[in-house]
Amino acid sequence: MSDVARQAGVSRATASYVLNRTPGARIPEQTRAKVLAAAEALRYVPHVSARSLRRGRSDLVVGHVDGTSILGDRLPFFGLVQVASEVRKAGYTFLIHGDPTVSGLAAARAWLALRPAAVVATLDRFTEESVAMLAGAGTVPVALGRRSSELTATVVLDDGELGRAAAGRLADRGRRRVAVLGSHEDRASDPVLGNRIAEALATARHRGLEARYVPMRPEVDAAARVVAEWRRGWMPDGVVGPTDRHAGLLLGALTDAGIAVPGRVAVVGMDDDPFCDLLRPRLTSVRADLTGGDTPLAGVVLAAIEGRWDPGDAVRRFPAHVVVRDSA
Amino acid sequence: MSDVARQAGVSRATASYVLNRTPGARIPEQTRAKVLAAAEALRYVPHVSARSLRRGRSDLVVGHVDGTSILGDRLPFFGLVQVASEVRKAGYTFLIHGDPTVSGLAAARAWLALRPAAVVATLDRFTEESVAMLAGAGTVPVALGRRSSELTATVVLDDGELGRAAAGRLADRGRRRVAVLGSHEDRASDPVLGNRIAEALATARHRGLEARYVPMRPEVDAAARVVAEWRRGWMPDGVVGPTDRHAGLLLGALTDAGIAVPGRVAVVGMDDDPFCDLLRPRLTSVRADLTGGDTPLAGVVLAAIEGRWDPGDAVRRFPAHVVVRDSA
DNA sequence: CTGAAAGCGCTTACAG
DNA sequence: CTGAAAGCGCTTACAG
Repeated sequence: MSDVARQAGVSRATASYVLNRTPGARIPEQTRAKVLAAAEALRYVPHVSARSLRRGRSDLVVGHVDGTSILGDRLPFFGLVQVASEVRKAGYTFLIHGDPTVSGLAAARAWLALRPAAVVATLDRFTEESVAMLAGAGTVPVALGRRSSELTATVVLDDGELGRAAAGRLADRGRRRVAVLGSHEDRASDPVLGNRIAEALATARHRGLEARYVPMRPEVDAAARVVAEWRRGWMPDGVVGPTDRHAGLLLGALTDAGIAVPGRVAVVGMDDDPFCDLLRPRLTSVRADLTGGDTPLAGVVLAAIEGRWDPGDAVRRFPAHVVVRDSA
Repeated sequence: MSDVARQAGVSRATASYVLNRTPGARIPEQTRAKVLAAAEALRYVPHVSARSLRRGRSDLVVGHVDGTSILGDRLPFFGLVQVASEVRKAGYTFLIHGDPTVSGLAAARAWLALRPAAVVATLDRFTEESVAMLAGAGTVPVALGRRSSELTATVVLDDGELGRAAAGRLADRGRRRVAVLGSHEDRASDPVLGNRIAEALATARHRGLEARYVPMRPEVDAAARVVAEWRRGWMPDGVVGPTDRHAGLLLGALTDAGIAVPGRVAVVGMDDDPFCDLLRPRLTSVRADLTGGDTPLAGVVLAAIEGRWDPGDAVRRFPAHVVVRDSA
């Protein structure tokens, strides 16, 4: 910036005022032009470290997701992409810190070294201590979770609507006995898919269907075991998979067992993964509209970052719609 | 750090020496212990902006991938995850800048504002101008690409081995007429899948098979059109998909047309995507071992970052192996 | 309207 | 071995 000021024949202060469009500083148009020309000619790029060191706050927002959650569970990821774009539009620099090995206090230290204005991470990365440490240093902790938390401002991504839509589809198709799959023995203990499962069960029962929770880890053998079990006893005529992978695995196992889909058993997945079109029969799925809902997700996160957090706004529900294919 | 020094009863310089383990500074054990205790008690976190401002260089490495390339083409992404982990182990702070909208000069400006030690991005994000600008500011540009480039140090991720393994599998199974699919009309123009396709064709021909390139965009209707075309004329008995999606779409279209797989046509995909197990017949695929090869990928990137770039080391080939399922 | 100056939190040559 | 001091690139209250 010194170079720019020198070349423009003004002081560094003036250069700073022009380059930052500082409100209240009235610089003659001619001076402005000279500074801008010099900055352009010298390819001036401001040094964010110096700026934030001086200002005492940075415009950096750090998001934290790891590779697993990117590929495994798509909602937080897509949520984050959307948030990133909005946060950038609001003038922040958004960077992703993807180290999967840190959480809690260690994560807080790593984030704080950058002195960001805010950090957006999944709820499980925060602890009471780490939140206190961040807040003490002036960094706003914003969590993305499946349920609200006392810990810190948490934007709740409630995708239970997916479960409602999936179960509703089966009811519409006249199914009577619905199995809702889930990865854990105990359905309440699934922090990621819990909402989907709970709402699918509730909706099915509300519509007068028999509904059971069926544990099935999303692995090849597990699906075959579930189907074998069903052949010996209770057999559903509709299946809800809390992810397309659950549904797809089960679809394959039903096919292997010679059970007609959707004839004897209808199957619905969730997320509308691109592979749904590759399966035979093609997998019917439900898709969340992340841009929909009352207020866009990104707006809520931005509000939290800027201290305009309104707990009443914490829960984001996304409209879901059924993508009808062959399996239900 | 002033607080730490004060609490420990030493000067800021001494605190800095202890906290940084500055080589050549011999601090009595007792003093060291006092400083460390104070830092711990005060939860001291160094301020990276101040440090890099003073040092004139930062320990920040910025990686740049966008959401599309994360989900679409997995090699660069997994490559980057691996690189990130190694780069962190070497003491750098690795952050991902995921703005899909910038490349060239605009990207260079965005990166440079952070004054990183290096930036690792896909080759298409660099231009001659942007490379010069980065180099001028002391930031090392490192590219990840499918082919070498004069532009800057480029780590070439050559996954042609996948094509060789896939075509080899079909030859081993006694196939004579092989179709190699690809997204573009002109196979040479595919910057992402080009290596896979070229090597599959070359290997098939080398083994005495008839091999044709068949354009097919990875979309539902396209696969049906390709199969319809085949029924009217030249029909392969083996198909290589440059991604599992290509292969899976075609597999579905063959099934719809009542053509037995692998009886009449064998199908092999690439990447060993988790959905391969969901398809019926299950999709045989080939998988690249990213941790294998002569030197690990991350080592090459690290060398480039630290100016130990050796162009002779530029091309990383990954061993590939066939994951046999039902379709070939 | 513009410039000289202080200071953000560090590191490091230098003097004691 | 330890401390006082300069200075990295900025911003901004203050004086002219």
